[in-house]
Amino acid sequence: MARRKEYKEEEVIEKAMQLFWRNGYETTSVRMLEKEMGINQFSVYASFGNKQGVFLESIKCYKKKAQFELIDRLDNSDGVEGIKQYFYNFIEFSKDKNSNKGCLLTNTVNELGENADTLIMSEIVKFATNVKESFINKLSFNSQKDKVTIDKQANYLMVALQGLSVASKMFNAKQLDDFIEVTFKNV
Amino acid sequence: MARRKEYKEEEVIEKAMQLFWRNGYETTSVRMLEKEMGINQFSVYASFGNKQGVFLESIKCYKKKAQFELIDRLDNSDGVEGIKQYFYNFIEFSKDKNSNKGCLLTNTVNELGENADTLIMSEIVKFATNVKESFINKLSFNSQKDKVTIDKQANYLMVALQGLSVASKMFNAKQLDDFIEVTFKNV
DNA sequence: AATATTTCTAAGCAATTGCTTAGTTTTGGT
DNA sequence: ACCAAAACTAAGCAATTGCTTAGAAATATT
Repeated sequence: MARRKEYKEEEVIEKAMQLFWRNGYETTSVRMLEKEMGINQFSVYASFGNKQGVFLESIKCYKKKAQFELIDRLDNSDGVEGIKQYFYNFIEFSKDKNSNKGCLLTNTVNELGENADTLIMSEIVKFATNVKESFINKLSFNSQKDKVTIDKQANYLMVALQGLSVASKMFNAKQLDDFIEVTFKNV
Repeated sequence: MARRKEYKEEEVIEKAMQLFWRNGYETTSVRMLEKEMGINQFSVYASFGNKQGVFLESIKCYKKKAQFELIDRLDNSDGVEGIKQYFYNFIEFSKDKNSNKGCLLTNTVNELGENADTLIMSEIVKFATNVKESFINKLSFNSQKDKVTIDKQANYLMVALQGLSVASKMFNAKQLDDFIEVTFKNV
């Protein structure tokens, strides 16, 4: 007995996510969001509560996308070489027209730091744990490394991945290749 | 035949820099700046033109500080071990009360990306070049590595340093230690 | 066809943004 | 002591921020 929504949450949030990914949280205004999402501000607030709500759903959307395009492929690969390929895949994944957007989650931590909403931070931490577990999995594959070494190397790769995310915004392809190549000499 | 300024540009810009370092560019408002710098908005604009101007001088101030506390020490050290110490020094350098602020220059690139002012970007690039040259210098110290290998390793260390900057905001001391230790295994 | 319920449009809200300006106070040279 | 030049205070500017609301349009049930 009511009017039907003219949009699907899933579809408009994907566009919001892309905008946040390109511009960061603060720089993205609600006016920009309604334009990009193609719906009125009223609908934005009706569906997601507030700007933070839109961002939280955007984070979830990003995680799904990364899970599908990066983590699943990693889990289906073999050994350390699979992790290396993950690094290369990430660069492609985060490519924009001319530049690189980095990782949305890394960008968020870097921008908001400890001011970030707890719900949002918890989503980010969960994903990071997820990635590290996959790394540990691959590092253990056909290897007699002890647990301590594997954890150490997993920590190493996690930080290296953050480095790739930031550096991809300002460094050229050769420099990033150099980085990845030398990075995997150490594991 | 005129009134004297009641502040020194150098002193108030140091405080502005600290504020930008803690909060980033967008989040730092001119009202926050005048409060922290202890001078009226009029004086802010009279001395530095606009917000970007304050930021540009803050960047220069940061570079001086980093030059003195990090680069000079690196240049006076020996070989690769000196670079490793640079990484550890950076963590101390960027420490706040509870958390880490990362590197102001890295934070800026990450926040503003390609939207950053050209003057500001040029200051950042100059500093990065500076750091890389010091790395190359240390990598060449008592070493028969060829030029290509040295450049490759310098690129590697530059990206690794970005990683440390971002990761220091969210990872614990053990994880950062693991990172630094493994990073320097093969250089 | 009438009704109740939801979604839409679009105008409007107070608060904050970067920046300016009017007017007062301080100063050194005459 | 007076005056011109610079630096101060504090109020005010238009534009933008996140968010709300009044009212019109659309729909499934009766």
